[in-house]
Amino acid sequence: MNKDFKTPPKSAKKLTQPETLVQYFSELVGQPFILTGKTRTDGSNIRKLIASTLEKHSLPELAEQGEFEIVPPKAKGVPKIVREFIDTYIVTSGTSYNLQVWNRIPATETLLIKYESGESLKCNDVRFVFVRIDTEKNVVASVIILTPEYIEQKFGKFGKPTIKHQLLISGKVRKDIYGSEDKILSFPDSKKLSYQIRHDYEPPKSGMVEEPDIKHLFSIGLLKKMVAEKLIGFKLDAAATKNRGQALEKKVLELLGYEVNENDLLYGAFPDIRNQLLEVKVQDSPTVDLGKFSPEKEEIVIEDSNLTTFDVRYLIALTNPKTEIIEGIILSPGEKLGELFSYVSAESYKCQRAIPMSFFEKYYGKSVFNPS
DNA sequence: CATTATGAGAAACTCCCAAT
DNA sequence: ATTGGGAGTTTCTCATAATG
Repeated sequence: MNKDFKTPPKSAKKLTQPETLVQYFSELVGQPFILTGKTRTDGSNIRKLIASTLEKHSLPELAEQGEFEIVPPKAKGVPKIVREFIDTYIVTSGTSYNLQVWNRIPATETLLIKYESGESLKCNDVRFVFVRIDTEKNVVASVIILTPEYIEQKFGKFGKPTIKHQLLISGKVRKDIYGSEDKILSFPDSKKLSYQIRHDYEPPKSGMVEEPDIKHLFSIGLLKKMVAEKLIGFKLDAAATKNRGQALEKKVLELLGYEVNENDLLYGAFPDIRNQLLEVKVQDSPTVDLGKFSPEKEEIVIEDSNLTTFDVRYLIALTNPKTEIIEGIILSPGEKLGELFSYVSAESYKCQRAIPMSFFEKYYGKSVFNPS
């Protein structure tokens, strides 16, 4: 694909009118298109097809370097064909098409491109180009251009984004921890917890997956002594459990005196060790995968006692990827994670919306824009 | 049924180094 | 200084399974 497609137009007003795009794309209808069956390849081929069609006509004037700014980090969520603010999608078989939009909430005013002039391009401005393929005849059945508002108004709102959170721990922080005396970086428990929890050890009264009782939670200080200090230098045997996260979880449970039950381990609860409001993570690259819950936003984790992601204690084991030996540990309540460590961000997510296949069937052999 | 989550696996990107 | 190859890593794209 031409490199110029990656640069935005000089102004939002210069974008080609959808009615004109419809004309451009009408020549594609009926043209052969052979599916490879490799999702990523097919998607890319569709994009190339649309891009080359656009290239046959005059494109919006290019914006100059420095005239604009791409708002999201790493241009996440910006449509693939920025020049025309188009994203392409391939529609094949099935009774319903699952539209999946990555890294932006489609029908919102969220900024994607900000111009010096004050103008901007927003999520709302993206044009969705659906190329329907007739899988029997291997030809383009139709090209349908839709706007996000149209999609929501016609088919309903997009589902709520399924967000995967990540936490970045910079090399510097890691080095600092390795360099420190006990190789443990810890912060005190959240206020809510601090008054009520235990600072001396007693054997656990309930199983690991039971709801925690604040009075029986061990303080971070205690966890540090009982678990973190013992873990330094420990080798995570990945082979045993096939999963280092679980290997660590098991070890932590043993250190705390819980009875380890294989089934409970596999049960992917949040936090991992619910009874201790403790989430255990292994980290060997700069990114820690936090999964669905993230302390970026305060969210209730345990209804009854009003405990939130801010109260959850995170134990992050920094391992040497070569040896699988734990060389450092971070022990912190959720509330401090985002604030003191680099940043909680760099998330990838998608929004989904099912569109019945009958909608595409209706426009077989046509190229249309927001049909009524 | 509708909605949300997981999975496969190749494209796209990044980084390093050598050749022009 | 710029280009290009290669290796390695990350991101994407679509399908489909799981869940409510």
